[in-house]
Amino acid sequence: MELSLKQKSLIEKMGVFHEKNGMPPTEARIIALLLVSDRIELSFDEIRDYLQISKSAASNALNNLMNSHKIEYITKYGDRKRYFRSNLPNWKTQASESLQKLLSVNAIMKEILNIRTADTPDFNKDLAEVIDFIDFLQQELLDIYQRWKTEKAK
Amino acid sequence: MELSLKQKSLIEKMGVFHEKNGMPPTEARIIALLLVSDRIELSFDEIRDYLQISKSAASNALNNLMNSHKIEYITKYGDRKRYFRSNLPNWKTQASESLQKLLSVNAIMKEILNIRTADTPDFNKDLAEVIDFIDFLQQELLDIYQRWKTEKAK
DNA sequence: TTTTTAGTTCTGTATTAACAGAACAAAAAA
DNA sequence: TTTTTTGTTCTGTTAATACAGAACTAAAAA
Repeated sequence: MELSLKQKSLIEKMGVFHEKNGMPPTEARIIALLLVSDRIELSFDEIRDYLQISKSAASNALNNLMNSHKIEYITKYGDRKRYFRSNLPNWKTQASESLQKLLSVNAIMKEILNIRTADTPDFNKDLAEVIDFIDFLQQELLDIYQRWKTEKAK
Repeated sequence: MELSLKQKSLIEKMGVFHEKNGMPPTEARIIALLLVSDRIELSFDEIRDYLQISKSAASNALNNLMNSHKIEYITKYGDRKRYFRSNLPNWKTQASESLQKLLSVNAIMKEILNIRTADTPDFNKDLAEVIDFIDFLQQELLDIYQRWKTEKAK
């Protein structure tokens, strides 16, 4: 398979976006490749070929991406290779991991609020507000998902 | 002002959390300090004192934090110093910046979906679903904010 | 006018990250 | 049993980060 110019440019676009948000270049481009490619399951060497990277770079990047659940791999009967693919179809898992992070910060912020001086009522109120909104958001996000599914069913 | 043990440990806790999520150590601890401190507005040198960092480290970290709108500074009449404080009270702005990022990825994903081969209908459907959910979420988040305010008013 | 204040910018350094390339390992194939 | 495949791990290099410390700057104060 050959990548079209359009595909290549979209790999750059999404790759650069993720790089700017702190993802290592190689990982960013693998993520993008697996979204753009006509074949959604690519072997180790195919990925190496497309992105022109070394075995170690591929190995490390792929393992990191699997640890953060952004990709996964499948195997095929009678074929030793791993075929890597985007874990986007499992986006709900990733979303809930992000939410979990948010809740962790919120837990720390609650601890902070608890020991804050009473001399800064306005600030404390703002802090309490953020905390409350995040708690509220957590509740709502579950509902939103349900509402979305209902909406879609129409 | 002296920081209590509890305050120091919460600075570490929140600091480490942010470090692990990719924020530079000094920036992470400044963020935490400005949430924990009894005085919510701290001067350049006070921050240096608390965190035992050099002028250059303080200057760069503070400017980075201001660029990403995580902190801001105020001045006081008849006082040349800047007093830095958390921009948490402005959390709505920061939240909408995060949302904006999400929408940017979504825009790229739409482009990707548009040029994808028709040979992977299941994958394309999953991709379309994520895109649709994010669009839906955007709409809903505005409503959520309103609902939260109403809820609070009770 | 000189000095102090409140930072910024420059220079250098130590640490970390992101790779390439070669050596290595385990399982399957020949 | 030897060879090939499919990666992993180790070693080394380059580049980027995260600082410290010193020099510098603009404005205010003395």
